[in-house]
Amino acid sequence: MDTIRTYFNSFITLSDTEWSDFKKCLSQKLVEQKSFILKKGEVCSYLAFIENGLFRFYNMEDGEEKITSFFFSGDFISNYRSFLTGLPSKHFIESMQDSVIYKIDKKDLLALYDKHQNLERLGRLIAENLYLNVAKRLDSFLFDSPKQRYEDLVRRNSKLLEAIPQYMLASYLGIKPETLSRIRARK
Amino acid sequence: MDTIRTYFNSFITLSDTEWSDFKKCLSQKLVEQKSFILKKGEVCSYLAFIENGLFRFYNMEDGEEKITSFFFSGDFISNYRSFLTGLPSKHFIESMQDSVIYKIDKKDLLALYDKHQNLERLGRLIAENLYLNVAKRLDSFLFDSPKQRYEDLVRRNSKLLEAIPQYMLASYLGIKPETLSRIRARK
DNA sequence: CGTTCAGTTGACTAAGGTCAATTCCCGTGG
DNA sequence: CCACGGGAATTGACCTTAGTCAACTGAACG
Repeated sequence: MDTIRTYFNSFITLSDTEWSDFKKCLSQKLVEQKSFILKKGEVCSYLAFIENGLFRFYNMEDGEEKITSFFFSGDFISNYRSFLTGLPSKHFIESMQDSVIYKIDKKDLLALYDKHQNLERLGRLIAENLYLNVAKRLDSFLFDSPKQRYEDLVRRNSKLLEAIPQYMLASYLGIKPETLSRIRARK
Repeated sequence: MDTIRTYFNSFITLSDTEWSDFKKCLSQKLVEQKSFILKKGEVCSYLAFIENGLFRFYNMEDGEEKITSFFFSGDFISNYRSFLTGLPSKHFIESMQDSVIYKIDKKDLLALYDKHQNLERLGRLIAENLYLNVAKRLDSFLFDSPKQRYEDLVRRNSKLLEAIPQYMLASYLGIKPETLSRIRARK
């Protein structure tokens, strides 16, 4: 759980009371490999923090998986859109390894927001941070070719390269496995 | 200014004190057509609310404009990334018509966050909302072809079609003017 | 050993990009 | 009122790159 507090500290310092109130709302879940913590059609009523593990966030259309993102130890994971809007998820969240997460329920979180302004602020900072992440990824699609996106990945995020099979990486980059294979060949 | 309060009310109800404190920090600006309210390299130190007008948010590479988004009356406008991170903007924000905006400075906004939890919450809700917008646009690039993106635009956002010249729309859709022209022809 | 499935390779197709020529539209000045 | 100029939009010919489909390779595992 200390991982979470450390992570929070990168945004804002919580008092012991604030942290302990927060901690009370967390529940630990052990997640087996290849199990779903959210399925298409369900409403995502929680945020989760990954203590340990690896997840992928994808949707399924005509039998084809399209991966929107991966989540690692130390990340927040949720279908944030479904969480915020209350609409059913169009995506699946699936563990790729045995994992440990801490979940906090939306209604508990909202209550914490009411109770502590500092946690409200934390919520804002996290939302802002998520905004920055998506905006960055959008940019990579607006401005870069698949080739550039791959090279960028190689340059900065070797974590993905090691942990993720190539056909999933291709999906994440928005291309077909064959194309990624060719991109790798011609360099 | 009532437009702003109305907009805020769609998120949260502000008390008269909260609103009046907020209002004090707003400054009105008249913006002539084709002028910049933010240039590449500058740090965006404000949020602006468009009372009246039309803006485009784009960057310039090898003499080619790439438009990330348009902003209309009733929208918030800012380089939110630069605003949040304090890093220099890679984008320009340019008015496409004579416009009226209300600006609030970052330091004033942060002070308001400190003073009123309700405004802190408003900040969170707005950040969440911006997240939803970008996430949606990212999805359109992940899952749809340029053709589908255009048809989608036709279906739901006729505002853009009327107000924006086609070559800018093409840029917004991530394609060349010629391609958009052809997409329109073959239907 | 075979089975399985990720990854590669090859031949071909489809779709968007490039470049250049042409047409359309609209405002301005003679 | 018409002629002209200039930028937007269209069209055509050709290029580049990703997608498709199918065959093949190679490593993991029983």
